[in-house]
Amino acid sequence: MTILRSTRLADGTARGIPDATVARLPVYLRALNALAEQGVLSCASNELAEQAGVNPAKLRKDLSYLGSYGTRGVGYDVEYLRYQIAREMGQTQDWDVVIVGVGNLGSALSAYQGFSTRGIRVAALVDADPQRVGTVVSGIVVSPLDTLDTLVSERQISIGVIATPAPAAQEVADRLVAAGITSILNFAPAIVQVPEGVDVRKVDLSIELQILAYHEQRKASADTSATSKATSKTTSKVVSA
Amino acid sequence: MTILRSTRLADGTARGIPDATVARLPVYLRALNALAEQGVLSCASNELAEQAGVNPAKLRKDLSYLGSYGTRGVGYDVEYLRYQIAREMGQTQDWDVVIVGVGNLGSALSAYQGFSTRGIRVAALVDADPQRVGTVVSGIVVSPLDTLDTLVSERQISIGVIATPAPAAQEVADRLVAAGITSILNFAPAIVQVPEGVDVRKVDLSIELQILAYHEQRKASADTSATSKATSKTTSKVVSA
DNA sequence: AAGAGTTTGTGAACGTGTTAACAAAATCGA
DNA sequence: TCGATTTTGTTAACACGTTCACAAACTCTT
Repeated sequence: MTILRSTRLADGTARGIPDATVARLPVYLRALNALAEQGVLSCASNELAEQAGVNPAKLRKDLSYLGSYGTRGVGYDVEYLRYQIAREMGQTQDWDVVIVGVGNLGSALSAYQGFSTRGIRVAALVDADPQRVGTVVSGIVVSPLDTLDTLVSERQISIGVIATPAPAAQEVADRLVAAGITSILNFAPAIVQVPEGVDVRKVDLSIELQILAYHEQRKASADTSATSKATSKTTSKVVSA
Repeated sequence: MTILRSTRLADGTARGIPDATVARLPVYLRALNALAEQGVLSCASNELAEQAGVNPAKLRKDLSYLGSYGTRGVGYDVEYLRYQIAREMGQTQDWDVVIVGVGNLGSALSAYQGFSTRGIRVAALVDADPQRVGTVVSGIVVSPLDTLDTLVSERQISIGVIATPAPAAQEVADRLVAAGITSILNFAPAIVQVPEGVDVRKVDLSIELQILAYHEQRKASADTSATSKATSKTTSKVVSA
């Protein structure tokens, strides 16, 4: 095999892993951790795929973008594969995040237990409200919004989380970018504009529920137009997020 | 035009609106609300698309699945389009949700201001912890997990939100399904298995941050392998969630 | 009434993501 | 060693999503 695939460069470094695959790798990682905790040493793509809730072929294709880490006729070594995915995802190091906005959501996020085991560390909390500045939330002192620049550069923070009300989101995003942040997770129900080279992911709680409501409505109208008894026979699929 | 498109049935009812479109309609709705508040009566696809952060062609195609609600050479009537999308999304009625798990995240969700204006109403809170049962969170008395059946049927609740730790997620999902719920929003970091006909959407906070960390890592390694000064010239795109 | 200027709605090309199917590569028993 | 069995890695077909580009349909000016 001398022909280079488009996902690999000449140096063998994996490149251009599809976005859809990148979004699933953490799911596989979590499934592998669960298996490792159960003492499972090796597993086939079928088992792992079921744990992760995906099609086995999809799982194998996803893994093939990273390299050939399985053994034909055998399966995958749980620990080895776990390490390889973790390395690809950058989890061999810890990533420090700053949470901007320490309201209900910001507080919940800073208390979230799941981060530490996934290479995520809440390194700083920031709020614009003087009443909140100085208070301790989840063991971290809340800093004023003005100190964002200093915090980011001093503590090598690379990811910012916006957990403010919608009207403040754009200004916070601007400040994060000005401070040198190039990855933002936005929980505020607003679209933020950022310069080229900055990644923004958006999580919108209302929208998730609105999407479910839409499907619920469709199911309801399908039930009434068909036999109203056949509630469990509707064939709508599970919608992944 | 007598030929039926695949997205329309003989009765003219819109069907099979693409998932990607459904996920964006609430965004358009929010953009339209923002415009309406500014007193804008009419707008072109260009303006609305910019507000919503999407390509204008995509916006027009999305809207075309609902019908022809614009006027060529003019644009869209803000109020009229707002109503049409709201109707399609089922927002002419309120949707009642039950939140299971009143920890940090569950409390934050129940206090979330954005739901009420989007046709979402938190109708009940449920927790397995006897210490939490009976307490009042955001004005709602927390009920015991056992009463789920009664709550759901009495209050016509159609959507369930799982905000429990991961180990409890599957059992909660089973109980929600047993109570007749067919739409679930899962915040627990676990894959839940549900029967055919039940929709599950998953929001995973760690995974969102892990995806950002991956892109951050790629940006960092691209910078070191290229000129280390050219930080702002990287051409990575904004990653939508 | 006609022409210039807008802006929608959509066909068609393109790109990305999913999945079935199978050859290649491993194990295992005889 | 050989054949049977298992399971990966990958190809190729398909489905889905995006975007360009343009005719159709509207307004406005003259």
